Amino acid sequence: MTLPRDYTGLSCSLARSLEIVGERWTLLIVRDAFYGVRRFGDFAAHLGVPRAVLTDRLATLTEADVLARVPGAGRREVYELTPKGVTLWPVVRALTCWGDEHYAEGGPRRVYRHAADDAPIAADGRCTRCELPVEVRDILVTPGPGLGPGSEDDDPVTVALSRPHRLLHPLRG
Amino acid sequence: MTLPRDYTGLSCSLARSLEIVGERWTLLIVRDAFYGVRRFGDFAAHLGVPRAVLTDRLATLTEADVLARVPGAGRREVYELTPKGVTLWPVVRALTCWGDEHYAEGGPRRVYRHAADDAPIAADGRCTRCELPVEVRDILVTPGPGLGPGSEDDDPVTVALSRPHRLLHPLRG
DNA sequence: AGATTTTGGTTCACTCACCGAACCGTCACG
DNA sequence: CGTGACGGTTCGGTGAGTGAACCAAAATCT
Repeated sequence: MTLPRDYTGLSCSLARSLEIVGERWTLLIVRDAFYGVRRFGDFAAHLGVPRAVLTDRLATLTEADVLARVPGAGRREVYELTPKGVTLWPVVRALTCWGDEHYAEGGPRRVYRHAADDAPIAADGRCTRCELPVEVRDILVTPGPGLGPGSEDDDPVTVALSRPHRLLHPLRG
Repeated sequence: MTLPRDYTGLSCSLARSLEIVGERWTLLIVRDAFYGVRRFGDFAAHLGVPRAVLTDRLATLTEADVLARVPGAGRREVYELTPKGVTLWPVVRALTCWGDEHYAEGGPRRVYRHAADDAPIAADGRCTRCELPVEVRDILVTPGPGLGPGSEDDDPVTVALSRPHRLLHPLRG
């Protein structure tokens, strides 16, 4: 995507952001990384993204210092969010909230809670009970009312996310 | 963009949002709408987007009830954000902030201020002085330190935005 | 250790979206 | 009544996304 490589506002921050996370599939990949997905196959299975595209996106994100390839358990390399990548959470959060607000018929599919007191987190990122902004690592993803019953042939990621799970914590070794 | 029309998580809110605002150019168009751009030619000139693509995006956004075609001054039709479209502000804001944070060398190009007290607005959308969340209509776009000097051949939109301007307020009749 | 399966990609042909330039009818204005 | 601005549409060329097949290295099993 050569989007704004020649865009007039070279210094336009929105365009700069979109150069990196504005391509097809990219933000879904980043969201999965927040959910704890770290392996190539898990991204592919959970998102249904063509493997060639996934290869390209992971390379772009790694290049941009949003993800990093690090040795995982069993000496296999895995992809992990960098500190810079973690600062993308408000973006993922804002888009998800907008979708929930306007397109979630039976309520949101996932509800985010403050791990410390289990209270849901508001759209602005503050805990509804203690009213403090919640750190990304202290956010719990929990199944919401809009999440249907899991079926037998769900991929491992979907299965793992049917139970509460802490953001950024690896879904599997 | 057929992104997640067949996406497994039909009810995934992030994917639903990206179906609408995830296409190339779309969010830049929406941002310009917040800035008060309302005419076809102004979007085209300011963004440099191919006119055929612009036609397609405006139709998609209108279809999705993010923009609306309304009669403007001089009985010419113009595009305006709907209430649903206005709720996209946190998305635009989050992406812009991320870009500012990581790619704005000389500081942000635009600074958002609370019209009531002229104090800058923090990343979470609250005024740094009164600490209250600021309504979109009460946000002032002002030139920031990263904004270079305007040149003669700037398009009307760029020129108009070189002075403080209230969000959603039409840039021209 | 050797065989087998899983994993993390690559390759390839195909289609479709994007690009940029030219073109065109309508509306506003002198 | 002519002229230019405006809001699109049309069209050929190109690059990106798609899905299936293929492949080598790593992990697992016997």
